[in-house]
Amino acid sequence: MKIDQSTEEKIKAAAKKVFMTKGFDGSSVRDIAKEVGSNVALLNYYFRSKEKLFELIFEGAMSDFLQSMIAVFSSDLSLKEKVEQLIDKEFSFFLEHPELPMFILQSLHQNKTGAPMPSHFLEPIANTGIFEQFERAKAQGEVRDISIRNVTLLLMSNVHYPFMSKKLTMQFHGISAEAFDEDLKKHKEIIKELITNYLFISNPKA
Amino acid sequence: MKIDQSTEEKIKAAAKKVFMTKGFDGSSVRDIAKEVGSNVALLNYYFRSKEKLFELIFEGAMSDFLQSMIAVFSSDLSLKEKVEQLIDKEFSFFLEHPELPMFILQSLHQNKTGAPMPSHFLEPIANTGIFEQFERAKAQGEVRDISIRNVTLLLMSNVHYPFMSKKLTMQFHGISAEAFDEDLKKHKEIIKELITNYLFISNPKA
DNA sequence: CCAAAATTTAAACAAGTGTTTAAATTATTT
DNA sequence: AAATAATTTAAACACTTGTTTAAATTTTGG
Repeated sequence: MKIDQSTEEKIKAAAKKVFMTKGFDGSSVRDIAKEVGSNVALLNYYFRSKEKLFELIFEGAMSDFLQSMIAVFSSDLSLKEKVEQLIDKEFSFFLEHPELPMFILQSLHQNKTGAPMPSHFLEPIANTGIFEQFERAKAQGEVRDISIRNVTLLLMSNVHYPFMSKKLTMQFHGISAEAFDEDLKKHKEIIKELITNYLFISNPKA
Repeated sequence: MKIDQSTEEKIKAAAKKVFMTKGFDGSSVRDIAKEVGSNVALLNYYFRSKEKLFELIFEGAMSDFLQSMIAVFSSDLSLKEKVEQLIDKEFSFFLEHPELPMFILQSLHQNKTGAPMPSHFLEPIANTGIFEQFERAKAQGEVRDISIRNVTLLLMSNVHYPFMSKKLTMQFHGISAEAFDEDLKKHKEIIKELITNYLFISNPKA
């Protein structure tokens, strides 16, 4: 008969919470079961193993991680507007999911993820036509001669890292979480100006 | 009598290797013992516990992590030259220790480290006078009105993140490790220009 | 309502965890 | 060389790990 969806979802939610904060190695199935308010056998009843459950959580996280890009890229804004919007959107997204960048990078770093990133993650991004839009803008001299890969690295560095470095930065400067969050806001504005100024060649006629 | 230093050092080297790649939770004392070519009791003979051993490795890593800054900051270069040198030095340092940023941030993130960063790490940096040099340059209008904390975040983002994101970036663009390393080099040049252009107000008279 | 199926539970499993013990070995000192 | 101290080892400790079993409970369909 029909499996009670709510239990499955409760386990996924608990697993997400535990895996996200403690990582794969730092999490035990009993941690997760306790979070659900149930016992360990139930996890293996719905999902076959800790690994399978993790893969599921990881895929969901990766999906969220990339999702916020797609909405921006598929709009019909100018490239400059897209870059600005991307930074804004990513910041508000990561403000709500601050542990995501660390979880993703850490899991990839330690090969806790099964296959390499499946194409169904990447194709939607390519399908927005953002890469073509970028090359066009470059050909027309609106954009500096820089590879899309370096633009990506530049954007990701400045958008992901701040959320990963909260503890380090707080300790480094001896500041509170609130002060750090203020710095975050400022950082967003800085990189918006910084990156657009660098990328986009200002038209003297305008 | 005198403890054989070489054994202690061998254990530390093995522990560093294992902890760095697998993290605290992902490493077992038997992993480390096997790497040494010995057994687990020896680890607790020299270091009292897995935790104590980890703290030692972590402190060493943090020290290395911050060390490269100090040399640059205590030179008597101009601020702009220091920023450029810092980026160069950090990049060549992390090219040799690419797992360091992830190890540090990950360990802090999951509170695998005992106390907050001890002042003996931070004071040497403050003692270089870099903060005063920065405030002076700002007062004299050489430098844009931006907090030192935001400058730090900007620099760290662009210097640390690339080394943490290797797997993600390779999968994201479907490129090889060699291609990524090329992107790294380019990134370094980009952020040197990007950051100095942004920070330092060009003098029209010069 | 009642049998069949789905869900949940408690208990056990073998393997792995960090740590400790005590014996064995090696090095040092007298 | 004998006695003492330092180092290394193998084995055991108690506990946690992920997974499985089988029984109990709840839900579902006829």
